Amino acid sequence: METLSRVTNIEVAAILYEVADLLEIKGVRFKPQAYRRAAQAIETLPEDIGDIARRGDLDDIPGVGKGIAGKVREIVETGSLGYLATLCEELPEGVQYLTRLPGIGPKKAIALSRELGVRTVDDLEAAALAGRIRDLPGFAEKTEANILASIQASRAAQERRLLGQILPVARDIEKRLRSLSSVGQVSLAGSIRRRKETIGDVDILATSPDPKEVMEVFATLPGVERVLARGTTKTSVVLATGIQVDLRVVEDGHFGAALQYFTGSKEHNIAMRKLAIARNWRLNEYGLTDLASGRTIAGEDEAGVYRALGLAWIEPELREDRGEIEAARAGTLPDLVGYDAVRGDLHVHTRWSEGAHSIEEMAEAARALDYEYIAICDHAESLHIARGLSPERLADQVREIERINRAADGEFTLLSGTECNIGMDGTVDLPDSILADLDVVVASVHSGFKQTEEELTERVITAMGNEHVDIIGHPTGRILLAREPYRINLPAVFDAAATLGVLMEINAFPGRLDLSDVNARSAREAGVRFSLGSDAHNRENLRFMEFGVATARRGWLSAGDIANTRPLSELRRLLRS
DNA sequence: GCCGTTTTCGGCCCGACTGTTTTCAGTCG
Repeated sequence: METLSRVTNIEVAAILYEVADLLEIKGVRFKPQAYRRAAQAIETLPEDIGDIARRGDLDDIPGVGKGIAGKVREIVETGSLGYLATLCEELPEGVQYLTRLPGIGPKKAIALSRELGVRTVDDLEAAALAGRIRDLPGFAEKTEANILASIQASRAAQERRLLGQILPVARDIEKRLRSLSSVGQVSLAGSIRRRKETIGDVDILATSPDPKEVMEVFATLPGVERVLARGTTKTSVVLATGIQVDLRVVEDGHFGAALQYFTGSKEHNIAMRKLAIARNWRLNEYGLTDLASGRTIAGEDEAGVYRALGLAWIEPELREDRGEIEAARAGTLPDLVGYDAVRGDLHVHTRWSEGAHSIEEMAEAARALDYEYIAICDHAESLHIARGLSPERLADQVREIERINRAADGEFTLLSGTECNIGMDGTVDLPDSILADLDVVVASVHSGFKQTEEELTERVITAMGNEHVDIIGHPTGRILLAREPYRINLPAVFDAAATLGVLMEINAFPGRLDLSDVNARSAREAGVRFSLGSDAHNRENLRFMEFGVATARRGWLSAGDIANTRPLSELRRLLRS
């Protein structure tokens, strides 16, 4: 048994990221990128970094060589890193906090700390309000005003927001731009096009023969509160909601290269440019150019850029430099599950427990989405806060579902189900006799998050041992931007799920997306099959399924990996007794 | 500090916008 508290992969990565930031502030070249690359590899690793360190296999991790391996060992053994402390001492105090403000980079931060003794954002605000910044060399009134605005904006805005909150806003702006006669092509770009689970700001790309007019319309859209920068190719605004939106306008002939460039990720683009450099070409937002002849090789459409570099077109959701470029070269990219491939929703609540709508209302909304089936999975009794159903009321609900199915035309089916609670000992809160009569049993952890990793792992595996349990709901319990996942040995859970034929849920609720993209990918590699569930609490929530599909795609999943892309008869074969 | 379809040494992505400059540095994505 572990006696020392274990350092998680995320914590190791956080220390390496901080080293990278400090080295960058110091002006050290190339090392920051090396530390970031290693940090990224470690934070997305399915296996525990401590186990790898004890095995002595750290330098098998891509981006980890001798130097960083030694530092990771130190972090795993002691929980901290002497090198990081040394770096902190070498730099003027507080610079790493100042550089987090937009507009403040290393040079300005060091000057502010050295010359004015500014250590914190509050210090900086006081210095700006006192008019002390404008007298520093390289600074003037405008910079001082911008610093104050930047401090206010950073206090007002949350750092990141949920994909589910931002995507509708972004689509609305996209639609308004599309309606302009002077606009040709329009696309969302950046992390929102890649469907990352959280979004920092919105990137939109458009083509137009008259960029000035487009920028004018964009800068004065309803909801725009502040214009951060305004040029003919790039304009940045902040909406009243605190969301930053960047619009880029390019010529039609550059649209593909620009879309590739602005979609990112940064790491993906760096890898792409390296491929170009190896051929003595240059890749930028205007196209792929032969440096020797100056000839443009590609740029009009995105697929052409990939093709010219010897790659199959890569779906935006995969562009994270997690092996997609190698797979595109080898022709082994996965056939990703489509957004229209889902035939039904396997996690739906109704008014019987904490939902807002009746079973029939949910069924009607599901039919409008062209679903063939949905599983009604209200909570069971022990979840008092969610008005969970007693065995008797659940039996009533099952009869109600049967009645509705009989009255329907057979083209749509309601599946009876439950989202039962996994207790502290791994038992679920409904008797086997009841579970046996249900079509779909989702079992989820809703409490006891503070158990040790061993206890939680054992608890979930015990629940899977119940032959009636079909699906483990939101398997890590995380709430995006709010609650960390509970500590659980996912490789052990995945192995058990693969062996027992239990499906792992990708919960599509925007604040959950659980399993995450990275976890789904390692589960798939362990042989796990998946269930997508919206966890809808009202009929509008059924549309959240889109975000679950996005997460599955980011996790490299195909339709074949997901049970509810199957017709009902095939789905039934994937469910247990 | 890492890494190899030019390689175990010599490279490491690229351009726009702002502000303070008067030819460019700093910052960002």
